[in-house]
Amino acid sequence: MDEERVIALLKGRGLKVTGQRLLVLNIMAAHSDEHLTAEEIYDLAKISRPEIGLATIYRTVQVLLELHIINKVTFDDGYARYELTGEDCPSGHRHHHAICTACKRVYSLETDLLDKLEQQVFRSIGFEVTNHEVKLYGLCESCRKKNAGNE
Amino acid sequence: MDEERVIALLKGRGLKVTGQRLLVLNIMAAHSDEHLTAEEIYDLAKISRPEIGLATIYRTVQVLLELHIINKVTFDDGYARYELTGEDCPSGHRHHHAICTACKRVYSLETDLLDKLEQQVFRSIGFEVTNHEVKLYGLCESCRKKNAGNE
DNA sequence: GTAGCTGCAAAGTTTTTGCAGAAGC
DNA sequence: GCTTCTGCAAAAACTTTGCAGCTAC
Repeated sequence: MDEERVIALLKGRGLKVTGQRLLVLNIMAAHSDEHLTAEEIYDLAKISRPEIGLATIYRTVQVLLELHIINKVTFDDGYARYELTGEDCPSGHRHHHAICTACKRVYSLETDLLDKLEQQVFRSIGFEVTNHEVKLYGLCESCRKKNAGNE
Repeated sequence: MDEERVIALLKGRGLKVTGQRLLVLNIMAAHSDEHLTAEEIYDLAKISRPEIGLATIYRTVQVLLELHIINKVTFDDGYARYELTGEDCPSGHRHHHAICTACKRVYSLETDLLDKLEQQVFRSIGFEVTNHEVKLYGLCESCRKKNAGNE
């Protein structure tokens, strides 16, 4: 994982490289397929550093957000969630999620088919898109199969 | 506005048609171009019914959500927002928002260019999309013009 | 050594819940 | 008349802030 880049970003802003910040970063890298809440990061952090405080998680997440190392997403369940910004898109572009309405699992998608939509939006209302987030709600494969059997 | 349909939906579920519920509904219809928070609905409701409580707004919104009359959206600013489900799309399909990162205004979009994306998602991971929400972040026309002048 | 960071606890926000009285059907 | 709803206040849930001590540089 790209720890060097993060260290450089922190130092470049006069911020300090602390064990807590690297820990949060490593936790997020180790769970890059999930979308962790602050509480979940906290629980994972406590495993290797039991004295850590939840406030530190919130403050660390704030810093990482400002450095555009992570992104904030919400799935309307009352929790703010965080995920690493994709390596190959420095601007943080390209965020797609498929949310199963049955099992609540979240799948991350990589495709980027929104260029057309963005062009059309620019032409129609003069809005210049710099980033986007797409949430698809529906049924994942396993829930669909389960449903087919039951009802 | 389609008050009849809502009354029918309420009665069909054994729920009561109260002045407060109709008031919230009418407020949302009168502000269908905005994305009101519970607090904003509350303030508008107090104009015609000063004794109303904020808890009633939250409970009413919950009911309207369950009846799929309104939708919940979040723009990651700590507030849950609500909007009427489009008349012409009973499933609540088609939710696009363009959020200006400068002035924080939210523009609603009507286009639906996600069919291709949805088909691809189904083919690749077997996820069947029933609804979607798109957030485009960027600069709206007026902020873009302001920026061009300043910096 | 100085600035910035951390942990704890306390406070702030948004949303939910409990309960007695009121209203719908 | 019975059930559901409302308003108020208290509580819960998530996040932020204040402060004294600690750590990075």
